[in-house]
Amino acid sequence: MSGDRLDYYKTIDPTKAKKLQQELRQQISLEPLADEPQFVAGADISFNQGSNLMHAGIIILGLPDLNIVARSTVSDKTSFPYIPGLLAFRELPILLKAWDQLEQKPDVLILDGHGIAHPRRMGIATHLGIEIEHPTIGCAKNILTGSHDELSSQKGERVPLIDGSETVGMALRSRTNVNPVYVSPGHRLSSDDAYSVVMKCLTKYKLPRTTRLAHKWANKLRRGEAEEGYFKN
DNA sequence: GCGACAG
DNA sequence: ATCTTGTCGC
Repeated sequence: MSGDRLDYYKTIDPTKAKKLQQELRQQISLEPLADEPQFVAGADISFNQGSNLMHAGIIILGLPDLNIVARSTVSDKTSFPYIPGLLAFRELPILLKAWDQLEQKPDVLILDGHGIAHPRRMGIATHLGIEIEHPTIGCAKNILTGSHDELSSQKGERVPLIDGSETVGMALRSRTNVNPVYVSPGHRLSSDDAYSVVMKCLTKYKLPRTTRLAHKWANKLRRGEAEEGYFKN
């Protein structure tokens, strides 16, 4: 990612942002994964309310053991406000910094937010996937757009998330008797790939281990309990 | 016009 | 997203 590209994100406004989403959506690929993923990563952001100082964490885990392989943490200011549908413009710059810092890239990256389950099919997972040209998955705790039928309460159950006439993802019961998470392909993988990869990252909690660990380190950084940088295990 | 609305 | 203690239920 060039510095010019990052500068562009810092000067863009909501109107231009939506136009860019309409342009970039032409590049979305939902082709199935070619190989079985060996390394999965999770990314998350943490910040204090009212502050524009963001803290990002990306954690790479090995499959199928989910052991920690590496970690990247970065703190930086954001210049874009939180606007539903335009989350990527607020968090992409810092996530790109954290991504570039990784010495080895994972096969798939899971984001806290949506993939194509977005009004213009350009959620943060899809947008980031296109920027880094890597497979990504959106795993959100709440719906942005679309609806779905009732879902069985057992872990592993799923129902399509429908927006208009399109299936944009799924509601997934990631843990028995707990509200579902919303999974959608971001880029360079299919909806079934997204399901299988997220399932592999589930342990005893609602959120995948990737997201949980990324959240943990982003928070440690925010509280000054962790150092910024790249760490290999 | 009204309500909904990832993090 | 973040601020926070106890408490109900599988």
